[in-house]
Amino acid sequence: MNRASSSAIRVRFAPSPTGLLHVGGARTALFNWLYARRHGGVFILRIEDTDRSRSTDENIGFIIDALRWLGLDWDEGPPTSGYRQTERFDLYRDHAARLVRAGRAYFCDCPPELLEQQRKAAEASRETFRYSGRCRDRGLTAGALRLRIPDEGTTVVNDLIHGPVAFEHSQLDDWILVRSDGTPTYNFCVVVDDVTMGITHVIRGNDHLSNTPKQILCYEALDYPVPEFAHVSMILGTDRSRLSKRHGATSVQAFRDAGIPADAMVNYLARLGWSHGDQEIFSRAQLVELFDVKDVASSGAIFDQTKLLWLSQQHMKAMDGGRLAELAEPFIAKAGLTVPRDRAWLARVVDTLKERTQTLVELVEAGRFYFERPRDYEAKAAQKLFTDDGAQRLDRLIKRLGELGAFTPEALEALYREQTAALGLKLVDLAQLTRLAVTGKTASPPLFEVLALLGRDETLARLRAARNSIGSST
RNA sequence: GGCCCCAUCGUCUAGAGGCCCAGGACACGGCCCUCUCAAGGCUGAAACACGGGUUCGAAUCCCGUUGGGGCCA
Repeated sequence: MNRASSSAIRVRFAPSPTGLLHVGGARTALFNWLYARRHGGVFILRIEDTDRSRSTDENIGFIIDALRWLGLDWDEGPPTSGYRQTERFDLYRDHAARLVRAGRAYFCDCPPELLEQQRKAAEASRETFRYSGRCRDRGLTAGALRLRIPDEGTTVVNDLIHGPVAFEHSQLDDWILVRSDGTPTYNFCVVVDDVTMGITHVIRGNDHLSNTPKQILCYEALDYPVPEFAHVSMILGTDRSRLSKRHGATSVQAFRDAGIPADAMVNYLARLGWSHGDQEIFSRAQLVELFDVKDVASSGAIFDQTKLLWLSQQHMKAMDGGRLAELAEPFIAKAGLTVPRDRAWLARVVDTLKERTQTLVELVEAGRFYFERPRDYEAKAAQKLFTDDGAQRLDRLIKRLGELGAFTPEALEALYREQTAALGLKLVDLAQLTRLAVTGKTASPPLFEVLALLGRDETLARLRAARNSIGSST
């Protein structure tokens, strides 16, 4: 093995497909992906589907969809076979046999009741429950398979984020590798999978830190090199408990459907725990360039939707109109509106909306009037603006706008300022009247840009409709 | 219960002994800009969990306490 290949970094994301992809999982996946991309390594997707009852193909599909949407592409993994635990039982069996042959594992037939009794006794005497070792030297050939753990000594996890973490062997017990029914346990599968896939860096949730010494001992019993470990803190809910469904939207899909751009989601997830000085906004390329697990914080972080929304807006604001229009299209359709054929026009439309909305869903809603005429007018404003005076002003505007040369924002503004002066009004008076007539609302993107984008015919049609809704007074 | 992890503004964080009577960002208040709403600019309030050490000097190192989280079932 040459130097280059022996130093090639291989990382993996190994979700259990029990539902939609959780943001915590997504962040773990992101950190692995970033680490691989940063160092020119390999990112592997592995499906931990040993829990057959909950691991459905549909759930695997959800995970894959979410990772694709986030743009976290994997170099190895599904649909190629061999990356699902259910396809790897032979490997687990072989490794178990190896451990038995080497005398590093032994069978145990202690009945559950006995174990339970011992556990209670340990708890009562305020001690760590540790398997008694009753079957260690009985030479059994069937039952649950346990790993023989040294009675004395310490195993140190040299965590890339936490530093060295020591575990006394006296606190560890001869854990079960394979249950008496022949199914391998989670911790055993992980070890076998990681060694056989040549994983060099295990970047995973903090909840696995306690299992790590057991796993290290298993690597050693198998005579395999131990990978590097980095345990990322958990994402917490507002009550500081582990983020779960009861805290509201937690799946990646939920945020995608809410109209958060993928790049914003990635930026937020990366910044949750990881930082680079005072910088808040990162492009994907910058993250790849700057990310390092060593800079990941060791404390837990609360998921803050408000900040995610802000980042979402920042990303939309910085996006090119054409690109944003592409992202907005499915949301336009989902809102029951027709996606305009003129892409260039749509790009200009979203440009007027992007700095006043936080999600693509909001963007479409705020820009609804671009795609369809207002169905009604904000009642309070209509009462104030759609008066006899208002009707006269609308008549005047309709006439002037019909005579206007170029229907551009500049020309429109000039005309409005001129009319404002002629009538002894303020610009806001005519602007709000027109805005209400054209959009049905009192808030919208800059009026003259709106009118120019709508065009003369549409603008006049809407002004006339508003004028007619007031009734005749002149 | 045992073991392990964690602890800076409400939140995300900067801070790797003097640059910190603690910086940035979100959120919140005020002002400015302004055709509305935003965006933006300026600005205000807001934190080193507590107690002991070590040191000339600690947010930063050590010990303990408290609080939170996780793993083991």
